[in-house]
Amino acid sequence: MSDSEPQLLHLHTLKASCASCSVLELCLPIGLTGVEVERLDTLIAQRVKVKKGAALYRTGDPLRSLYAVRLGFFKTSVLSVDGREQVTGFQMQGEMLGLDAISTDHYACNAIALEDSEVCPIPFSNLEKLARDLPSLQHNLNKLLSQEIVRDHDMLLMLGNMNADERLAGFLLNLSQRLNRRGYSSRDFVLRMSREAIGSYLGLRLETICRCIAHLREENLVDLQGRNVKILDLPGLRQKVTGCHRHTEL
Amino acid sequence: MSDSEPQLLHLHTLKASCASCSVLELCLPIGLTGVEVERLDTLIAQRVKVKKGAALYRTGDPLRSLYAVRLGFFKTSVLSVDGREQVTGFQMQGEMLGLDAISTDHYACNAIALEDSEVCPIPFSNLEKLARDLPSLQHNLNKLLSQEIVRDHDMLLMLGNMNADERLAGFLLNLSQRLNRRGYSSRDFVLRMSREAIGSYLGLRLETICRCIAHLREENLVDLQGRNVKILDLPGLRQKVTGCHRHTEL
DNA sequence: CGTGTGTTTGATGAATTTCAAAGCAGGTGG
DNA sequence: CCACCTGCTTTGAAATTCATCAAACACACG
Repeated sequence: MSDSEPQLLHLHTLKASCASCSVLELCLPIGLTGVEVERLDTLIAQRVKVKKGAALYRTGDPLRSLYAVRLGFFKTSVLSVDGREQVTGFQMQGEMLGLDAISTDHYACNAIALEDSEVCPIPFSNLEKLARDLPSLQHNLNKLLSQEIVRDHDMLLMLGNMNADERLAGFLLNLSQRLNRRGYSSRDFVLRMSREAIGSYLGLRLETICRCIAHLREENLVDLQGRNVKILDLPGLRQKVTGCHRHTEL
Repeated sequence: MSDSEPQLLHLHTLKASCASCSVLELCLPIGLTGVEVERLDTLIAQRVKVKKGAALYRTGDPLRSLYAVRLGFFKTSVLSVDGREQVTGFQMQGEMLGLDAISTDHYACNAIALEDSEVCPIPFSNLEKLARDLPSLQHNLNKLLSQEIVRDHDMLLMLGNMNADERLAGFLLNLSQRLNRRGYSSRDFVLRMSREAIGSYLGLRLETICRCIAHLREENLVDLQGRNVKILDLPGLRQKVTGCHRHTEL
């Protein structure tokens, strides 16, 4: 609760050094001492670049770090034994990768960069050690994990109950909202993923995605040329997804 | 690492007092002192009965406790704003409920007892406090949360990539394996949920579930009468679900 | 022994996949 | 600078899967 001057300075320095990192955002609301902030700082000092198309990690790799996306865009996917791919998420600036690895100490999915990207590795054992001394950090890690569960349940609702048009509308709204939260336009943005990746994420074929895009275009809800998205009618788009759950992540 | 006699005794007493609680199982592998075990004991001393059809908690209720299922069977579900229901999971003896509430301090789903059941409430704030002093407890809580994420990703693969027959086969195998792990027969068990609940879980209609059951019956893979299941050909059933992911939870 | 809830099966129709072919864009090398 | 190539996208037509509607059935419970 006590927010002395020097501490705030530290926090801002820190924020500048790793803008929009999830971990940081989660730590900001709580009172940390200068020393604590410095310890946290050592955790996330590094940067790693990942080229477009390259894997940050693959299923089965041993867990070393969680990753906060600093720049760029990732997709995560699981593979079935017979080769079918399910995209489980897209991660943008300020979002976290690797949480599913904690369960077995091995990553349970593939994380692929969709464009040239940059991440902050957060060595997990250090994070756990630090979290022992910083209860608020631990609490926020718990929250982060729990949020991921809620997000996944929303996706289950999507795949289990919504038709193709509703899924695509929900997907676009979700992207729009997340971009907005990070200071980007919520009405005008670029898709970083292929139709096929969107389809896999939404449990549909790429051709179906194309057709649904055509529908949204015909209804003048979005202007979608290639990967450039302009949302023309946000309320109209929302209305297409009444099916979508608590206003949490949509 | 040091497992002195008295400590083991404590652990066994504890285990008897709350057989098959997830939390406990997660704590067993690690070295706890007698005092620590006692503190843990105070957390999970209570029992709460939940009648068939009753809600353990509902979406929006403030998070007080996580719950370990001691006896019985639950389903969790989320509701879309326009009333569509998605079952997000079935929880049996020894499994945990409420993890999704950590993210907002409010439960994000409804937990309904499918038969007369009994749970151990684990007051969350106490758990977090205790976890500060017991790093291994904290680690295991992290793992528990991460496991749930992995499970959800497997479900996404199911809903996104598998046809109706494969989904049902996967569902039965999953139940079979979880029952087996808890000492019950993996070949002969009773479904605690309706066809409709199975359908909602698998993203299908109840009629489709009925038809898929008929298919499995025709192929002599299972003998399924009403809610009584006898698995006749486990390898054959497995083969139906090649699509299913890492052998983790299936 | 009726009543209600849950299950099964059939017939029909709608939504999505599959297969196929053409169009478009960006990048490379002649 | 243009031609070509490759990968991604779009659109059409046919096939398939699943949902919907409807009716009969089974079972448990009061």
